[in-house]
Amino acid sequence: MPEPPYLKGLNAPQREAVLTTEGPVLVLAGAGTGKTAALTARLAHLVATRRAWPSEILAVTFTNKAAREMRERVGRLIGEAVEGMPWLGTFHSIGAKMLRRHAELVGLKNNFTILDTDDQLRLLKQIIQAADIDEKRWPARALAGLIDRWKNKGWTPDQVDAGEAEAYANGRGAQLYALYQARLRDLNACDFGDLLLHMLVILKTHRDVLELYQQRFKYVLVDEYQDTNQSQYLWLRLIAQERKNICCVGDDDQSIYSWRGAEVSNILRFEKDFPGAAVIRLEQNYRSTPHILGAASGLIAQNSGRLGKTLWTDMDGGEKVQVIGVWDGPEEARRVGDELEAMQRRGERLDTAAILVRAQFQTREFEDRFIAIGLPYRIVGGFRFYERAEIRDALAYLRVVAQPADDLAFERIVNTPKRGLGDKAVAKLHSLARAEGIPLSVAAAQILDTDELTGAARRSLGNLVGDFARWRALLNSSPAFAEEGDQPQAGGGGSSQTSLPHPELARLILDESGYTAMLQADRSAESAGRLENLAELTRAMEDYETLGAFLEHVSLVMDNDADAQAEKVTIMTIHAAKGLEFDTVFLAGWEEGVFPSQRALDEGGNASLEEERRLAYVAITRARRKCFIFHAANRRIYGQWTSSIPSRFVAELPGAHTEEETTMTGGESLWRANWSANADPFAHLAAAQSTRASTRGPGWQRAAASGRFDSSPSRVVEARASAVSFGNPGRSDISVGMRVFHSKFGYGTVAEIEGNKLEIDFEQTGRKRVLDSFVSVG
DNA sequence: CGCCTCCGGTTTTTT
DNA sequence: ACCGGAGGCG
Repeated sequence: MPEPPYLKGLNAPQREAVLTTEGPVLVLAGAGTGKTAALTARLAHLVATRRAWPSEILAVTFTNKAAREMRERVGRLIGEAVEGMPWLGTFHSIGAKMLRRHAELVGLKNNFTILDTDDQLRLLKQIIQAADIDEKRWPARALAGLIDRWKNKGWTPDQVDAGEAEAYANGRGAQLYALYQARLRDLNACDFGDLLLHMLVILKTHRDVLELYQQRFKYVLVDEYQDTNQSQYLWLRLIAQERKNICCVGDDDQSIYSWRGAEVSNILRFEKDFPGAAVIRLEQNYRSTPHILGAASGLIAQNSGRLGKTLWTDMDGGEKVQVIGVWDGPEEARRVGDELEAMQRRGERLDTAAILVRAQFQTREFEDRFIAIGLPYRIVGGFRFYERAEIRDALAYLRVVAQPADDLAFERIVNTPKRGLGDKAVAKLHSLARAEGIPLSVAAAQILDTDELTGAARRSLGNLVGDFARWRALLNSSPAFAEEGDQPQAGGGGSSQTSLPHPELARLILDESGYTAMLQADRSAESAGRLENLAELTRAMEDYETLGAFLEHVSLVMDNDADAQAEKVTIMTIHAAKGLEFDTVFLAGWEEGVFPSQRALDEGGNASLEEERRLAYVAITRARRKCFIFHAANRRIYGQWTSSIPSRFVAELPGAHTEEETTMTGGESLWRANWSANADPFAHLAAAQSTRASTRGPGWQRAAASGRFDSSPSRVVEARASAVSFGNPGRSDISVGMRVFHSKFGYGTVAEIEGNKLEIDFEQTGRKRVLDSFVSVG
């Protein structure tokens, strides 16, 4: 019997992952071990052997990118015959799709709006103000963060425990959460967390719905299982409970989203939840050279509590990981630029390389340099297309048209462009809306029947109300929109005989509202780009059957890989690079305080340090052929020049796989000596100190043995000072016990000095940490 | 209503 | 350093 094509090229454990179709399966897939190949083959196998129709398989991923890739690859394996898979998608898009069918069970209509973080924040601000809470003291952001956390845990407002609620406004957190949910219901809206939480509640409380999905999904597949949060976990468990044909794929070593609610424990307890689960390990790495793999493995071995995998490769050769110490940030960018130019001269394409950073601010330095030398680059992340103000404004118009109850959208554009409807007018609308229990856009129409508004404001609002009525009529002439929400929208079927296609409607709205004219009148540098963005937006709408489908796409699929094809070097955060691979990878800013980040060091203790280490592991394992690691002695952070020592992760790389270079005589080695000698606040945590010594690179050993670091005396002094202080040297005229004055906190006594940071016991306000530049002696 | 100034915050990011 | 928001003033 000939082997089916989808098994071709798969190794033994990969085949096992494909062929073990029945019962629970946990696939532990290390970086670069052909996880996606196995997953897509598994899907193909299920369909090809008629175990399930594509529509009977639930396959969830975290990102749209992953979903898209899987869809494409499955398509290639099982051919055109299968019209995609309707239930392959991100947790959120699948949650939304289900929720549209059962919205009424949680008090929503099936055309509910999905709010983004911006809307969410504005709504929370209103609620906080209404509750008479000091927004300065209790920022809306904090509440948004908490609510998100609670939703991630699967808690409805009444399930928030008292201790947690205490975290905001003296215990009013849960109450505000409840108010927020009530308000969302009025607005017929959901936030991202709700897409999962509402469905979870429905599945828990409506047996019939639960059984419907338990029956429908013969097989369940979950990608990046280590990133699931509690609410996703509970949701999956409910659905898979009956048939137990659930296959979860993940890698505990690549869990880097705990700050977002992901719980590695989900992967660790899989075998408990599904007794008798088959556990399959994918350990053969097809991506990287032995040196890269060795460096990454040695690093991650320092973490505790791993499930444990041993990656191996049958490749050989390759270069060691290059660890390069430079003087400062600009030099780092220069060096990377030089390497990239050398690559170009060798005929290598720029898009085979990437620069990975810990935090967004690090991209600036590279951008500056690459602009200067004319090197094409692309920054991933940062501002996304759909987050731009003009795009959000345009979308707000469309939302108000599609959804009269969308108050947030209405508020956003009621006075954009300026039409004389300021805070006062909006306040009147609000009070009428509240009194009557109607949406703002309805209140706007009704207020015209009263004499609340006069003159210009009244005329202007009248025009706006008339415009919206007209636009809505144009939209409703499209039969396709009326049924929106009840249709699986993956397929492209459905004929919509619209008299006015929605992209046209959008253009018309932008023109008639005066929005286009406003941008045209704007002579600033950005306005031309904004108009282009709007053109791009309306063009993108053409790919969608209905306005509703488009708006859903916008809320859930926020990424736009506009020029991913161009031959440019990519600059991005390590988080954004997860799941990607490049021939050459430059890892920048491996310094204490940058990577691991200061925040991780200050808060979260060992757990967060280990997450940073996993992040470092993810970073290194993105590289196929060559990996460079940079650390700079000085860097400007938030406008302050800061000296720093190399990241502890540099020291943890096994010397056998690294090659060190420093542009500063003796400097790098010296810092390392200092680091281990007296600057390691975590020394007590590294139980196996002896292994540390053996993993220390040759640079340190050389330096220690030969004592040749006095070749550059002045720099040695500077380096020593910074290694101890972790920052600016600080000023010399202040010492502990001195009485000082601070313009904001008044008089106090210096209790501690750490570089340029002082701990001061203030007479009025108690102990505070301040920068020395803000105090005067006296 | 709009401009200007001051102040605070500032990891990572999806959806 | 820089951006965004809030509050004050013209």
